[in-house]
Amino acid sequence: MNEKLALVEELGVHFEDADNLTPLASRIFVYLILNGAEGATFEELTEELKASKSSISTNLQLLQSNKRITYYTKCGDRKRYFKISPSHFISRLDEKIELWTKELVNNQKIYDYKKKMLEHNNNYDENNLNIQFNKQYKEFIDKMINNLTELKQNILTIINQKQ
Amino acid sequence: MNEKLALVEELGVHFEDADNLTPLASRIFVYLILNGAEGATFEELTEELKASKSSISTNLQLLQSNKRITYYTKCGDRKRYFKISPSHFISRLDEKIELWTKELVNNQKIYDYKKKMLEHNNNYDENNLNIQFNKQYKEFIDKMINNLTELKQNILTIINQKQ
DNA sequence: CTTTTGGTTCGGAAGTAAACGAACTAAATT
DNA sequence: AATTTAGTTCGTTTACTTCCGAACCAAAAG
Repeated sequence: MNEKLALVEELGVHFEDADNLTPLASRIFVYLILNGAEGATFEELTEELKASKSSISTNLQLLQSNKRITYYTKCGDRKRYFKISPSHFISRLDEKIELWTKELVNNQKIYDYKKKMLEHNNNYDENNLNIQFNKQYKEFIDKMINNLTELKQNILTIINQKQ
Repeated sequence: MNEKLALVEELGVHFEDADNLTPLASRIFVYLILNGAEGATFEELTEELKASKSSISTNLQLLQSNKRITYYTKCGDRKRYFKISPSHFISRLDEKIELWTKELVNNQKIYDYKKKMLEHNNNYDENNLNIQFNKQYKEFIDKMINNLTELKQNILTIINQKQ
């Protein structure tokens, strides 16, 4: 049982960084990943993660607005059972796609600006090192976005098969 | 000339987020990207970005330790001319490769933990939805890391060709 | 209709990060 | 030798984030 909490701390640090979650949100997220389909109650989270009700509440809402978690209820039981959302992967992927799309747009803006400046100084050259970089990089970003989109499709297919 | 500062603000926000730079480091970075091979002096940065000498100094050091920028000097001129490092792309890619590698390792840890728990409850099933996800995701991460590595090689080739 | 349960909300405290100012250094200039 | 230039260092201030406690609410139970 303590192996779980050790993993929560260890993986928690990673998701804080990779997904920009608050420390507590990240720990809740990992805890719920490890807990599986059963999920965990509000109470369990306050006890296991040793955090206040208010912090747990705030961070559960944050994770819900992120589409990373949901909850279900049991008949005749007032508690909510929070668990990882089946589509949490999709949400993470969407966020990454969005980030790479921004990168693409910004790369273009940089390219446009530099081209304009070079032309202005009659220095524009199609074989310029910078311009070659830019083209390579654009291709690469496209590839990354395609991979992300493809994975998203694969996962959506798996989800639909099973439902 | 004000188009440049507008771009610095706009793109600055993106790199803050995408590369985890401080606001000022991000703005310096974008400013130097737009300034091209000529670079910019310490003084120019304090004036254009309206920041104190100490903040500029600290953030220039940060960007240098990141391998994102370097400087050159002109004969008979005491100033340093800071500019984007030719390998700044490589450094960014290395950081991203590292992040995905962590993701791979952590994905494996989650898989191991869940498998152990399922086996413990005699619930392990090779066709389990979770396990299928995990395999898909591993393949995907491998692909992302390969793309990143491939791009890195392409860029290294371009750099070497030109030198 | 009072109490308990399962949360939410809000104001503030504590901790962290970013930027600053002032004092400093080392080299170059006068 | 004294001053200016080009930066660095360090202690402080400011801003922002995270978390908490206490008061609160709505539904269920006694």
